[in-house]
Formats: sequence, C-alpha cells, structure tokens
Amino acid sequence: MIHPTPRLRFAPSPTGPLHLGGARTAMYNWAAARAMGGTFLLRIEDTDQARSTDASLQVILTGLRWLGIDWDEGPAFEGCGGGDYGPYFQMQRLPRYRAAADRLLAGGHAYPCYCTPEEIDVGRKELEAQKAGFYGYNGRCRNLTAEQRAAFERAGRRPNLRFRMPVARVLQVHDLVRGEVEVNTKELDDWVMLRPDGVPLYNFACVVDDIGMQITHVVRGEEHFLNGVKQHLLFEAFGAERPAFAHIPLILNKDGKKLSKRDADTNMLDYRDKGYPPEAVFNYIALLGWSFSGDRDLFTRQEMVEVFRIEGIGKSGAKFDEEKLRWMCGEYVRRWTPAECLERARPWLATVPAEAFTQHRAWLQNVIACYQERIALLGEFQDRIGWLLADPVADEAAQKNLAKDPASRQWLAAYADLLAAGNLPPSYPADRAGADEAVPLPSKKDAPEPVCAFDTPSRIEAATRAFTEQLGVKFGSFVHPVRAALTGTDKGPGLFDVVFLLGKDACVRRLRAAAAG
RNA sequence: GUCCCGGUCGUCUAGUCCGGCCCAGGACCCCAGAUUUUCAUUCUGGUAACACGGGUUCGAAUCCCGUCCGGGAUACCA
Repeated sequence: MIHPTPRLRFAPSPTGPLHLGGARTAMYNWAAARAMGGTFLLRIEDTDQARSTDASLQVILTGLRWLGIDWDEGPAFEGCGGGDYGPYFQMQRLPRYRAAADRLLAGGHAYPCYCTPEEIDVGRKELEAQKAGFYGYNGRCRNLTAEQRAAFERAGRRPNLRFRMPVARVLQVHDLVRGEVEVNTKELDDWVMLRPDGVPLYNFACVVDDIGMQITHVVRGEEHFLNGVKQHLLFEAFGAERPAFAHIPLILNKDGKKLSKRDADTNMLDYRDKGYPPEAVFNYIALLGWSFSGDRDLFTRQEMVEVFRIEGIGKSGAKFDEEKLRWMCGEYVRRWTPAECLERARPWLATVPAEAFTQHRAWLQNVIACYQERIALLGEFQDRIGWLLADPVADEAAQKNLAKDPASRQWLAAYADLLAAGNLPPSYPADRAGADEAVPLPSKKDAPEPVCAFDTPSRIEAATRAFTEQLGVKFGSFVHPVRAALTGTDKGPGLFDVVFLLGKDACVRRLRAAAAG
C-alpha cells in the first residue's frame, strides 16, 4: 500500500497563469481528496528554469485560493501549506533526483546520452524519411561501450541521462476515466530524465516525487496520457507501487481547440477582477466534464465533495460556454443578502464615496439590492448606479421618452411640486434618518397603502397614482418621462424605488430640469 | 505519418457498464405567453439531439464492426 489514506496532488508549473483547465484539474484532485477523506497537496514543478517565474507562482496560488481550493501540504500561502513531505518545489529537491538517477543507472534502466540537439534532430529526420511512423530519439547512445563513453567525455561532452525503454512491450494501463488501455512501448522513445546540470525533466521528477510524497491517485489532463505510460515503466524500474491514474479530457475553447495558457481570457484572476463570484466559477468549471446529477446544475463546494468520484468524470472534451457561466454568476449574486452583496461588490464601487459605506450603509444596501437581479458580475454595479450619485445625462431612450408627449413637461413640473411638498426622505449624501433601514428594497407592489405620504415606495406609488388621476394622465404614460428625467435611461428598478432612493432634492431638481427642457 | 481517446439538442450534460421504464430527461441560449411603470427577476409553454452505415436481438442511444468527424500525443516543456 502506498499510503493508508488517499494522497492527491496538483502539480502546476509556474510558467504562466492559472487557467481554466488547470483550475479544473486542481479542483478535481481537491474534490477527490476531500471526498475520500484524504490529503490534497500542491507541488510546484519549476524545473523549466527558463520559463518559471515567481509572478506566475503567486498568480496560481492566489487563483486557487480565490476559487476556494485549499491545500494541506505545499507552499505556505494564506494559511495553506506545510507538510512533512517537502520541500514542495522541485528545484529544491535536486539531490533526490540525482540519487534516484544513480539507482536507475546502476540497475541498467538508464544510460548516458552524449548526442547534441543537432544530432538528435538529424536522427529524427532520418526516421521521418524512412516513413517509420514514429519520430522519436533513435537510440544512438543506447549501447555505447565504455570506451566510446570515455571518448565522448574526453571530447568534453556532458551527457543527459535517458531512460532505457523496453523494446516493443505491450502494456496494459488502467485509467480511472478511460478504463483499460493497451500501449506498445515502440510508440515511445528513450526519453531524457536528467540534464547534465542535474535538473530533472518532467516525467522523471514527477515520478520521483510521486513516490517520495506517497501519491495514491494522479488526476491530470489527457495530454499526459502517454507520459503516464512512461511513468508506468519508471515506477516499475524503481520497484514502486503505482498510483491510480485518471486522465481527463481537455477544456476546449469556442473553436473546439485546446484552451491555451496564452489566452488572456483564461487567466483565473481576470475572472476575479471582473467580479465573477468565485463560487459560480467553481460551480461552472466543475460541470465541464463532470455532473452533479442529471437534473441539478447549482451546488456548493461542500455538496460537490459529498458526491464526487473520479470515475464520474466524463471522457469527452467540453467547450467553455461563457453564457452559461454568466447565468450562473447571476444565480449566485441573487442569492446573497443585500448586506453580503454590498460587501462583495465594494472593491468595484470606486465611485461611491467611502463614507457612504459607513454613514449611509442602509441606503447603499438598498441601492445594491435593487440591482442584484439585474447584474451577473460584481463589476457591473458601478455603471448601473451612476445616476444615483450624480445627475445623469439622458441617453437616447430617455430623450425619446421625454419628447414623446409635449404635455409631459407640465406633468413633470407638477410632480416636482408634489414631491417638494411631501415628506420624501432627503437625497444622499444628506442623512436620511433611518428611512432606508425601515424600508427594504426592492419594494413589493402588492399592497400599496392608501395613504398620501412619501416615506415609503408604496406610499409614493399610491400618492402618484392619485396624482395622475387628478391630472387626467394615464399612469403608464406618466411613468416613462419621469423615469427618464430621474435616471437618464429607460431601464432600472421600479420607479417608486427610484424616487425613494433618490430622495427629495434630487428628484425635484431633476424633474424641474427636465420640465424646463 | 503513427498511436491513444472521444462523438446524445447550438452549448454543458443524464441515460450507455447490467439492451426494453427513452418516439431520449435537466440546464444555458433562443422563441412565445403570463405578471408589470421600464429593464430585470419570476412563472408557463415551445423549437431543438442519440454523427453515418452495417450487423446481433423479439427489441439498441445502449452490444459488435466499418466509415466519417473532432481532440490529444509524438521535446534536453510541463
């Protein structure tokens, strides 16, 4: 037994941001570990020194935490990390690879290769010319004599270490997602394990660490399937028990192609910055290749952990659908309480004065509440609520509504007078004296109270309806120019929520301005 | 080229292992209607799929074969 409890890892290379595919792989590993009561760890595969950066590492760790994925072992970050199997950075484990390589060398499973990249290229071209159907390394150094090796050494060549692959051996590989797959080793060449400078390559470092960290299940993208076969042999050469493997299909872009790291839209932190709710992104990504059940799309991380099984992951690739993600974001935003929503949206509300969050919190909460069902991303509040903070410029639709009926000028002026005389709460930033605590918005219009006062939206509505009757104007035609005058547009919350929120001074000022044309 | 995997509504999928409950269910999108002071939300209804061709079987989305299409792999990247 590798370990009495399951141990799964996500092993990103810090050569780019965390993208959707990586996030999903991490999530599946995480969910499987949590579902089985095991351990989830993060191992940083930073052996590509040319491309690895600390910035990428930070982006990856930040992205994972943002999604709500935590790790028991790995780099220390926001309360995650630590563990007894470290270090968790491969560049800090170099001596282990050297020692492991020496064991393989001694056992005849590996050999030094003195070929230069150019020579390898030539060999590959020859195979190609022969139409061999396979273009890997030709095995030139596979059976070098001691003298030949010495000659290369004298010539100053420093060898790579290659793994000696069995010739034409048929392997049965079991995969938790794909089932039983047969692979012939003639499809694989003698691959490089260790560079002359002692820095290992992916397959080698991966297996040494999976053994060292007692990994029990390997869940990763299907681009690693053939690597899995190479690794299969390596575990065997080390005399180590093999973990269970699961190779999951890739996430495809709109064109059905592999989602690329270079695609800016796939950077996890871009989603964060645009105000996508992380639990929605988590929920959505989980569904790309896995399903909670036949008839349910919305679930929490905890609920996923309760039912997740690696075997439940699908075999076919999934295209990323921005529209469904967006819908899901809206679902989450609508579920929050206004207070929670305001707190979450705060980073995107740069134009809202800081004191509003303390002095006029109830008012702000009502503002947010009125837009919760109208937006999907937190970043969308800002533009929508601009009319509340400064007198708006009427857009095209508003101008049209203002110009529709020439008589509307008089209604607007009269309505301004009506509001001016009533007890409508004052406009922000004046203190609204608890009006907003008393009246949660958006208000229901089921029960308009027949009282002609202006301290709640329903009373404003009642008063306004009475007013239009008196004026002899159809309620419907009255409402549109008023909305246009007040908000500068033709969309938004119920008109009397608008009036209530805007308050007396601003309402009167805007109505009179519109009346004056 | 060669090897591996896949192919159910436009998209994500349930069903496929253990053929009949599936003239295929859910969700997004789209369309229509209801509610309504706009937008949105909500509710109701609708359009829409088993890639194709052969088998096996009383019966196939489900099993077998072939074709086509898609994806992945084939590095001194991971």
